[in-house]
Amino acid sequence: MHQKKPRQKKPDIDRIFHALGDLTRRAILEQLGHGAVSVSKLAAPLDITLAAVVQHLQVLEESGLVRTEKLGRVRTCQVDPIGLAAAEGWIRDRRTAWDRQLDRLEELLAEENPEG
Amino acid sequence: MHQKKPRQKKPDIDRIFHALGDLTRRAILEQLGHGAVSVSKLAAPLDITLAAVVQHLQVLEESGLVRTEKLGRVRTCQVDPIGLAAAEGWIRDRRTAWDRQLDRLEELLAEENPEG
DNA sequence: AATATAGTAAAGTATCTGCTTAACTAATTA
DNA sequence: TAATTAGTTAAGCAGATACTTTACTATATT
Repeated sequence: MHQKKPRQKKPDIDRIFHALGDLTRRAILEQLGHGAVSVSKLAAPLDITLAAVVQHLQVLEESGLVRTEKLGRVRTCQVDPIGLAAAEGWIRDRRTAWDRQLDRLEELLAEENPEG
Repeated sequence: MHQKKPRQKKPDIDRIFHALGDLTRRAILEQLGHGAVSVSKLAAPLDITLAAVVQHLQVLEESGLVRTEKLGRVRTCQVDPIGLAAAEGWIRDRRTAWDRQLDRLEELLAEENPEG
């Protein structure tokens, strides 16, 4: 009774940020934002080989940022928002930590200097 | 009259995500979330050389994620939230693109299948 | 059946990255 | 002033990374 769902693939922050660290992979994610597409349509505007695109897709899929499915001979790719949400969450946590820090500083200043 | 402020360093998405792609650099950012610290305090828990930490800090500073200032012989480091906000924004854009896509899909399904 | 299309897999390679060591400068402290 | 502390810089290196080419499989089209 320690796990409600057999989570399909828990987002791995390390792999996610590593995947996001590459310009081409981010370009792929941007394209996928407009809708699910096949591997070769993904490759068309990218100025690298199909083989290279497939390698990037492997990284993206292993990180959980993208899900793909093969029907017949065409593999269709789409963004998995869970992964993106995880990355966004990590950053937001850092930002709120920074905000808390700022608040604390303001408190200290207010204590030291009670009336402007 | 085409620029209000001489922006000190416009956030560069490419450098930012590259910087975030490294585990050690993210650990540095997490530590900086608790407050501004010196280079050697930053290095203490990191199990790598001071020199290596300095190199990571260079990457973080060039990306705009961190700002540092040297007073006497000690350099103090702190998060620059602008950079983090830029990264968070990029991700949010991708997610909302995905959401729009999902909405469009729901509309299509609703049209094809008007009443359950 | 022959050809074209969509993708995969493996091997090789040039470049990038994260790290170390070592030698150095500048600011404290004893 | 001598020793310590905090950080910097450069050189070098092992392993990772983003590609390429080539050869291949499976599905679709003619």
